Amino acid sequence: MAQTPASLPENAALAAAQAQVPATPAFSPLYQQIKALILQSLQAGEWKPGEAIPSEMDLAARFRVSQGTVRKAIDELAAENLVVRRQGKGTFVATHSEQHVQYRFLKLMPDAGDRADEGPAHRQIVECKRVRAAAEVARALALRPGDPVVQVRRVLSFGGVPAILEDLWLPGNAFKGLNAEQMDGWQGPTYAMFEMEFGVRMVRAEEKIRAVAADAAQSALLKVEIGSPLLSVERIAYTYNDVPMELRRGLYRTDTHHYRNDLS
Amino acid sequence: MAQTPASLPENAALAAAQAQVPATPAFSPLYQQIKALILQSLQAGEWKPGEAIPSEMDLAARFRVSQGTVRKAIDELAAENLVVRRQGKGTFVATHSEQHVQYRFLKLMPDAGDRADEGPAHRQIVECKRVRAAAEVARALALRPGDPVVQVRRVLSFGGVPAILEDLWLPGNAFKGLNAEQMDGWQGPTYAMFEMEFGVRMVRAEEKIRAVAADAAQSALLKVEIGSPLLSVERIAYTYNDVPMELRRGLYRTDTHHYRNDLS
DNA sequence: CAGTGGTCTAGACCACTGG
DNA sequence: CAGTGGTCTAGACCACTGC
Repeated sequence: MAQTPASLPENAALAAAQAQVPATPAFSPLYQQIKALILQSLQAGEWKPGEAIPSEMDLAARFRVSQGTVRKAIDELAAENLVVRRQGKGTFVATHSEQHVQYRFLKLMPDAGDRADEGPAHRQIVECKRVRAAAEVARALALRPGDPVVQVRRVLSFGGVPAILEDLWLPGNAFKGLNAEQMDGWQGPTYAMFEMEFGVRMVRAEEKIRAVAADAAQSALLKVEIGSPLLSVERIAYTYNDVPMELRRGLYRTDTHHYRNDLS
Repeated sequence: MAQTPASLPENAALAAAQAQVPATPAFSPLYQQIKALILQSLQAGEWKPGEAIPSEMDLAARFRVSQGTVRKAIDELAAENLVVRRQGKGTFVATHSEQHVQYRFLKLMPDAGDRADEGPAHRQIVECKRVRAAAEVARALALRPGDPVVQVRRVLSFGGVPAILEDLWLPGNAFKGLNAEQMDGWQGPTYAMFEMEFGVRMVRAEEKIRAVAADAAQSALLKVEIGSPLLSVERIAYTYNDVPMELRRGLYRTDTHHYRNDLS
């Protein structure tokens, strides 16, 4: 078949995409452009988390490309955990609600056994209030200092033993109406609640980890001695398009658990 | 073209591969079988780290499959960082020696700036001795207790400040002749030295991270006060085929550095 | 059974590298 | 310029799911 497909006149969507890069040709493969278009639909909420996206054939027809090209685009989205493929059923928008990928971002594991063994974490909300962003919080969330922010402090326990103390900061505009009951009452991952209640889907995060000594307030909440070593985990979580939507500072007890990481 | 390619009689290599799965058909795609064959050649050292492997066309001819099938096999190997593709040049066996992926497994970053800024780490070997594997070490390295093991203790410093104290345990059989001068004198990553001197290539690792308090010996070597919180990083590194080849226990100072992790 | 994703092929052309 | 990996297509068939 003939090539230079990006300039096929009958492909309106791609012609538009090409038009945006006039100076340097900035060669972008067709499948990358298709991927970007699908991504836009995901961001726009055209298909909700858990729902099926159109079949490869449908998308191929919509974008006037071959199934293989759509396939490669979806392959990359699947590799980034934005969609999930299920043979015989379809391709689905990824969600934090599914049982088998729940708590994907929580790397704290019990020293013995699996996390499934110790049952669900018990959550205790210490406080949940609306504040104005301090300089540091504003920087992390790409806000202006003083912008409204929701701050949550909570303690997570496994088998009755407190293991995690964490503070969350969320952009006030995106999380209007978030309250303690909501944080507390929800069954399952907090990020699943964010999807359902606020339409905010976390797709990626960066963590900075340090060892610190527990201060008075922290030791009381985690029931350890003052000065005990704790794992400090600072996380910035992002939605689509690398937009930061959460700053989280966690303190992990690592006497019975550890932070697990796979390198490759 | 006709399908059921795994049973094409003219494909000797694949026929052999199929023969190994008699009971359950255990359907395995052609490209997976090709991938396994290429992996075998990598393990066998048919191509050394840094060298080019045969072109996609050559491999397609060798295995009697289409280029696309070889391509998909190599795609997966590249995704696992076992090979590196370079357009216009070829596909190369991955190595820890290249500048831009050096220290891929070291996640400790300076709080400000890039790791490139602070220059190369200074290594000081505290000791390097041959010992018999304790129970715990034997378990991690899949050896029998009492088997010969090389134990190394060293301190890594950045800008003159000690930042990492680590103990390494290596299987004695694979690392015959390893000595302090070798550990100390080598320029660049230790894993690059393992490749060059012992033909051992680390492809994957698991880390368990905890916060601990420095004891007397540790505080002296890292020049911190006794009881200071330190990051404990226990790593098991694997070669091809998930064979463990190194146990490493690191203690990281995290007052000027942090352990960085990307979640997705 | 139809519909979905998954595999495989054959062939064409593009982008990049080096001699 | 030839050789490499990278993209794209069209079409066939396979494996899996659910009606």
